[in-house]
Amino acid sequence: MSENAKKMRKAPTQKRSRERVENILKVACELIAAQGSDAMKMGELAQKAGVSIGSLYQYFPDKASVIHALADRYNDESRHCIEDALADVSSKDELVRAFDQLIDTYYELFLAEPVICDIWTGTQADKTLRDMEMEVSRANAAMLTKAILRIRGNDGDASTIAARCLLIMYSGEATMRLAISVPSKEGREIVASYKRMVGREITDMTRV
Amino acid sequence: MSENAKKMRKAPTQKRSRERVENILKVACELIAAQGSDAMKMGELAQKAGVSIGSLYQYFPDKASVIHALADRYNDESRHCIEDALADVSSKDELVRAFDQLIDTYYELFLAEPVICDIWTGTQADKTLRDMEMEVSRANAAMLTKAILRIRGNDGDASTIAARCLLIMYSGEATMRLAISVPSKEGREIVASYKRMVGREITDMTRV
DNA sequence: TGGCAAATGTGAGGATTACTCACATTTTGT
DNA sequence: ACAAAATGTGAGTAATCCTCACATTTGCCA
Repeated sequence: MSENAKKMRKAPTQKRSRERVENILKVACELIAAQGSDAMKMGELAQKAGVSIGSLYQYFPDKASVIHALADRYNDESRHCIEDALADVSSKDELVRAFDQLIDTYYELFLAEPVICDIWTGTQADKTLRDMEMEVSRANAAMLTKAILRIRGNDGDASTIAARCLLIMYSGEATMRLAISVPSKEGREIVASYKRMVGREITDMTRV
Repeated sequence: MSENAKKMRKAPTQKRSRERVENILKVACELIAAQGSDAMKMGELAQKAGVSIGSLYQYFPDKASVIHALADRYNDESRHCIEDALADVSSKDELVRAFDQLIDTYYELFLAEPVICDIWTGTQADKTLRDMEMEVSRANAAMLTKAILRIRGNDGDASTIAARCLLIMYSGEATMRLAISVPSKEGREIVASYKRMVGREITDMTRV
């Protein structure tokens, strides 16, 4: 997951350079939080991180890869979050409750982290990032599919359930984007509405 | 809707210039369909449209405005589509059926028009376009809200229903994006799943 | 019809910014 | 201590959006 080959131009072997990479990402985070990833200039990032532009490009082949690296971290984080939440649910009610909890956590996370918002809201939307969002949705959907099939005792059309779970996860991302970009009162209504809709869908899918 | 002040640098008064604008948009459409809006270069657009770069910028203040103008057309089209579909539904069943029909139409439209896909999939995603998508979702949600309140005899919490309708519309856009970027078999499952979820939500909202 | 002002057209060039590369410096292994 | 490998540097390149000073065309009126 981390230290992805395409993401890094050269794997830094020395300690100092690894610290530099960390620092670059930290500063990138601050810059994106302050002004959005589109407004983040590579020159500025290098300067604020106390690194020459050449060094920056030694670690990151292009601007997208910096954002990609940040997104990767949040993805890993959220994946583990979901994994933990769905790992050992064994009934419909447990699953619905776990999912509700998950949505709340996600919502808080998005509200608290302007960087995630910016990245996923797409200020700097390139194909790489969209593919990434799709991957994340698929991975999350796979976990949900597994949980549902487990509850159903592995009975049912797996591909149909997978498609329905993919929609749940992908539209979940959209719901978060929507909820954080409207007044918080409306945002909470939207999140609640999403939870109801998904709750019914899960109920429907777990019924044999 | 058209001839928006921010969109056009100068309102073309002469016939020739209006034809030129039409032609520019036609060529822009072709270029975006062929290679994506990100890869569409303003110089290329000018040349292929048989227009100097200066003229191009006389009509469109920047590149985003060209894409904006195209998006505007499709938005108007889809708005009318929804308006017509929801105009005189007067029962829950009628509404659900009308909505189902609408989704199918939308899905076909997206499948048939690579330009819409590209624009809404966000190859060239800028804030303007996102704001626009939000506006469209809000407008569509308002129509759905109106239909539901009509069916309920104007009884119920309008703001809650509005939020739920907004989620339906906004996640509908996401569903379309998802459905067109996966194999068509899976895409149809996803569309069907969305219809079921929305159907249940509408049923729930129309119940007094 | 001739002539002038307003509208429209033009493309070389300015400005920004992601990214490269030839060379300098630091670290590592022996 | 020395060479080789790793890492650092920033002036310069390339791509592309957009401007502006000037040229051409159109509409209008005597």
